[in-house]
Amino acid sequence: MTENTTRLRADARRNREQIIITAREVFLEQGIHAPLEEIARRAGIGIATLYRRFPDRHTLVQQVALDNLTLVGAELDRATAAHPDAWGALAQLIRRLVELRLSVIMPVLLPGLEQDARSEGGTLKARRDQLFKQMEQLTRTAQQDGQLRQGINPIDIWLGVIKLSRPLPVIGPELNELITGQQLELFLGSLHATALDASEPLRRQPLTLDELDRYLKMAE
Amino acid sequence: MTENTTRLRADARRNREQIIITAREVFLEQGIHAPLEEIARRAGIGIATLYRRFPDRHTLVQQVALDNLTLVGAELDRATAAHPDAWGALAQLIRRLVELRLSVIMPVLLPGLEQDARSEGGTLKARRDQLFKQMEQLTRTAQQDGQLRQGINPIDIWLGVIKLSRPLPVIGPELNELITGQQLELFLGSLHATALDASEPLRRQPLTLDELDRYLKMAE
DNA sequence: TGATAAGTGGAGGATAATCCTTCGCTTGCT
DNA sequence: AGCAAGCGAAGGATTATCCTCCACTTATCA
Repeated sequence: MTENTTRLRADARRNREQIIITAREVFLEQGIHAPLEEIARRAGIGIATLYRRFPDRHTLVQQVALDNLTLVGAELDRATAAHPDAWGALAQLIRRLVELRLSVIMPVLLPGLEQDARSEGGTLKARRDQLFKQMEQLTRTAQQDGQLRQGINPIDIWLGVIKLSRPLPVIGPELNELITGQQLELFLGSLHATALDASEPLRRQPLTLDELDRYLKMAE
Repeated sequence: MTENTTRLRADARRNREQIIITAREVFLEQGIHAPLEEIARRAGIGIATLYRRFPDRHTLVQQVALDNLTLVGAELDRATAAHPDAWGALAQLIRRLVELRLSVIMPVLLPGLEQDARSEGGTLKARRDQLFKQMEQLTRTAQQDGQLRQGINPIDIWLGVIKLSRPLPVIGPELNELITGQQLELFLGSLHATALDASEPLRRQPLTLDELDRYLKMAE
């Protein structure tokens, strides 16, 4: 697949990229059975192009998963490079994963993960497990430093990130953005062992009912 | 509607109840556009019965919302009765809401809330607002007691509970149960102002990758 | 710049999901 | 026991989704 990919014409490669990005979003919102036509529409390309690039749903799902693994790996490297302390790295990683909507759900939770879906980096499962090991290292260190709460492991973090990232239906993107930010901070606080700043208020002004209703109205 | 309801034959009333309970679950999982036939099937009744009781989707959604408001209100009363301290009451309430999957999403986030959907307790919106006031009282007191973190209000809690309760697709009920319990504890910890127990480990044994995969296999 | 192969999008038939009604049978209620 | 109320399954109508075909467009490279 890879050698094919590099041989793609420039516009085709752009389209392929856009499909994967959009598919990630849509899969996060609706699950992996979301209509492919919606993905095509939201990606701004024709349905035929999607089918040409990804002959069936399973292929698309797998490619999105591979893409996710790559991106998560890159973010992990970035975070560790930027922060000498494990907790700092972990916190940055979590923030980024939520921010980028890198729904880890695909690679982590994909049924039939054992099936061959290989690219440069090996099978899906092998890469996932490797990523897990890296994160385990990170969490263990953060715990030894007394920064990360005991009893937390990468899976807890992944699943937490998924639930955080997953937008609620009906309420529209703005409100989702807003509450996700708040909940992200709460989540980080709950992971931290020594909850230093828990007694100080959160930065964001709490929503009032009227504001809530305004957002809901917007979303209709 | 109420007087009609009480006149229903006993089996019909049971069915109606069961439809609402099932609809709450399904709406929580899939959103309010979930197929009505699935609700009927999972409730163990015929599709015709559902349509007879609830002529269209909107009616069903509204009735579920009303039912939710009633139950949430009852849980709120129970929690305050059982706990003299506001934080204790709040914590019990949150636990119960998650446990019962009382997706507050319906009454809180329902678009078109202003439309008349009345029952004994008044319009949907009026009852929601009243519930909000009660919870606001509770949160304020808990904050004055130095127990609840500043900057949290009922909406934050409702939305947090919704995200907690909402099951992840694909992964099956057992795993969802498991991680929801863990995340609930984290959430409660993050709400607490003085994070007393944050340095002690969580009770549950963290998942390993192999266990995760076993659960995923089960769910397929 | 122009030839050409690669790529594109939309129309549309096939299939499947969902809606919602009709109707003959069943079951609580008195 | 009788009967009105309730029931569910079948199925026609409608809509959503899948997926292919083909006439048009565009990047690429000489």
